[in-house]
Amino acid sequence: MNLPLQEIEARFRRHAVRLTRQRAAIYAALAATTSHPSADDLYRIVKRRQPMISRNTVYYTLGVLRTAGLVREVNVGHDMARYDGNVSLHHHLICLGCGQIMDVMDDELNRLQLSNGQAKGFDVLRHRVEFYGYCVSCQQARRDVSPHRRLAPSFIEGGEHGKQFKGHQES
Amino acid sequence: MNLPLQEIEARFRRHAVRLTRQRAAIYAALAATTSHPSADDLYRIVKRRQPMISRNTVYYTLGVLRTAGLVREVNVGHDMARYDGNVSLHHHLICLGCGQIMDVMDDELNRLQLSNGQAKGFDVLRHRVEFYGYCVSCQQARRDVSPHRRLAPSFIEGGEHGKQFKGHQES
DNA sequence: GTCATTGCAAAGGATTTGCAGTTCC
DNA sequence: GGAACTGCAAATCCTTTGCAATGAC
Repeated sequence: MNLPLQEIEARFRRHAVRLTRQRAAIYAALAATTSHPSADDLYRIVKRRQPMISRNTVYYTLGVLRTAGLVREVNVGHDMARYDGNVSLHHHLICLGCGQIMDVMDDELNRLQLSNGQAKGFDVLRHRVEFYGYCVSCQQARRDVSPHRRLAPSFIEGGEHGKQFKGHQES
Repeated sequence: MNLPLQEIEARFRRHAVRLTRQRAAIYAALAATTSHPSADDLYRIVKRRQPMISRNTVYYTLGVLRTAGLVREVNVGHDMARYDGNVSLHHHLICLGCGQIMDVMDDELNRLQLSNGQAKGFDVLRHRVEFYGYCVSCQQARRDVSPHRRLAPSFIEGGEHGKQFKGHQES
């Protein structure tokens, strides 16, 4: 999964992004995972190899990469932004318990369209589909904790007051 | 569009939400609009009639209403949360220029499903579909400003560094 | 050499928390 | 009467900004 530096270099050049050690590391870290890390996750990952790097650089770089089209932002709730090195057209499946985000590749979803009547004159450029539910281990955890409550909380529409998975707590 | 207090009272009772003047006002304001206001928008709206109300009460109340299932949170980017008094199943169409959010009612979208293979063992509870594009007046504004650049920026995936429509600026 | 990028520190904005006083059921 | 709610202020968290030093092309 580790992207060779050459490839990173090539992509940066292709997208007119200036190459620095920090940028390469940030992009490599993102490309090496499918876990959709937050800016701060990336900061911590890169910091292991480059202790001098600042958070600011990570944020700034993510902005640059996003603008260049090398990186996508994924949003879960209005929580902190999470990033995706996979810029091909795809959708997401999100765990309401632990916040993990899985990729969903599906041509049918990619082809969804709004009828003219629904589009209200908008020039629609793209869409995204997100599925929400509980992953296998969070299903288990919920059974263990509350065998009878089936609240189906949500950080999207409904749910408990607080934010979800600031860590891994569940409602 | 103005919900009679009686109806608010009935809904609160049905959802076991304690009734106060502030809550009724917040919920009424949300029910009276399709503009998906932010917590702060609601604070300002309610403040006109109840100058003593605090922001905290608005946030707290929105949490209570959301938990009770009387209100939904809508998220655009990872910007501030926006709220929707329409809790029936529906989707959204969002303007990348000005941030307005339109409701999309569409049974076909409501019925979307993930195949078992794609669901990865998740217990999928719901999904949402969001369409992104430019509304009529933002299309016009873009033509006026930059007749040749067709950047198609995005606060979702790609786009300029800054946030969008903190006001109405465009990239 | 020049302009973009980096790192630091400080600011900013949205949301939450602590707590004392008040209100609803 | 007691738990839940309200308002105020302060705190927290994520992100951005200002600025001087550094580094890429």
